[in-house]
Amino acid sequence: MRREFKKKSKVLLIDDNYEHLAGIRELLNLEGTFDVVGIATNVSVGLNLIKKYQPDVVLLDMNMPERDGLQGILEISKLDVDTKVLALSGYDDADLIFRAMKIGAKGYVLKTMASAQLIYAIEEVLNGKIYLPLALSSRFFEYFQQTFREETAAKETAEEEENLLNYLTQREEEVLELLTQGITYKGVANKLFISETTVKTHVNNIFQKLQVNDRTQAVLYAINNGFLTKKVKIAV
Amino acid sequence: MRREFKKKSKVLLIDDNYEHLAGIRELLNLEGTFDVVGIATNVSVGLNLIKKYQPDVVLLDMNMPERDGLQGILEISKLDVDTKVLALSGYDDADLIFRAMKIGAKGYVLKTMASAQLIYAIEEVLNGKIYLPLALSSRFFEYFQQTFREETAAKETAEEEENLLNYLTQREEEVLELLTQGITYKGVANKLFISETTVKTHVNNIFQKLQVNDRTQAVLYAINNGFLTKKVKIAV
DNA sequence: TCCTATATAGACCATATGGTTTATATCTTT
DNA sequence: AAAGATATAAACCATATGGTCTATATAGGA
Repeated sequence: MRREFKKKSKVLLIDDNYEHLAGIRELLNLEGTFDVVGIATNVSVGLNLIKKYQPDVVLLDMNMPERDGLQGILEISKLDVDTKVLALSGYDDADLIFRAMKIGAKGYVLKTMASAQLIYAIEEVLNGKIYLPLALSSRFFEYFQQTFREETAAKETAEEEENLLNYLTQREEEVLELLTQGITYKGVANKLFISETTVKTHVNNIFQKLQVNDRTQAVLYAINNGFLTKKVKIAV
Repeated sequence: MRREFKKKSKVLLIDDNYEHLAGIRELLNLEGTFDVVGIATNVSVGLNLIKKYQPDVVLLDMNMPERDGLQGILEISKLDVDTKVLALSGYDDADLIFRAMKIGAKGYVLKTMASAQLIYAIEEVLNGKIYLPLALSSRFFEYFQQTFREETAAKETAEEEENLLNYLTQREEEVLELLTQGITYKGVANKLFISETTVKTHVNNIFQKLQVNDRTQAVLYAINNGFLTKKVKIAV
């Protein structure tokens, strides 16, 4: 596909280093397929320019003081413009890459990269793709897997150790569920159409089975052991 | 680096399609730098072979009946061998790719890929890298970002609505934290070196501020509003 | 049919919890 | 210096909660 026949893509640059900013602008202008519609040395100004020019892509420096790059990505995505963010950074910090991608950056390039690579990255992003250099991609995945390894391990142990909730009868589960909503004995009795003393009996049995000795602990045990996966609501 | 001088890498294949299995074995044998130490048409057998031969890498088909590929990855990682898993699949299912990588696959290749690519993928994985073809990498990131977009959005709304926890004083927070561990007033008093009545005063103030009327509801409010991000432990 | 698990419910009692009010002592801020 | 927020603590009281024991009805399994 020959670029000459296409409308130039609008690019906006945000970087607190003016030298760098000017350098990239020069590079992109020379390339000829891009139209640098604006440059900014901080996120606030950048946001205004984005609103004004609605660029196709923003090259956003990650390592800026005050309102930093990550925050910038979030705020750009909050603007309802169809602008893609390509993160720029001096360092291949795995955590930073991970977080940037997590909140929606379409790519991440290092400032040390060759200009041709940068051009390529911008084009990929413009074409709706994600661009991560191989090296960064590796770091990303390492970090990604590490993050989830812990999670998986925790889940494993949780699943392996005996879940005392399994010993509860159906009725006891109903009672416990109401307890996890902060309802009083009298309230439970009303809801289940049984007497308060019956509720107490059930509750005592629950305590026995869960090996706890008050409702708070029972509720905590229930929550920690997947009794309710959905968010627990407080009954008012 | 010339491969001829290195020890051949041990490879193991698991795929329920025997034709395919044989094909890959042939390919790898021809290549000459790999030693296919075993093949299996199901995960159970594969696991035993892995224990026996401790291969450097396992090519694991994702689309198998019964014990499927994902489960296979998990079980291989549970064996404490230093075997890397390269996932094989007929489809570029974003969800499947995401999950496979999440639980520790070192790479993901499509069965339709050229043999040279497969060889390259195996070598990359053997060198401790992650290998994802560009196309799959894109799908992965799309899925990844989508997954977190929802999460971020949910967090945003949660943060925007007023969090009554912010009104608590430091001391009240300490007390509440102990309450969320199912500790009694007397216990809290002991831990904080204050009298039980003081604890009661704090607790009452907490109730006022959180607009609840008993400890269970206070604890539930705390948990639901990010008072403790880490897993809440029950003090026994 | 007998036994066991389950759901129901009462009595009795000790203690924990929650509501309210009042009172100091600090410390910070105006 | 005065005002406000915070941490401390006591007195008093009503009620909720938890512990233990006993008892009945019913359903399902051995």
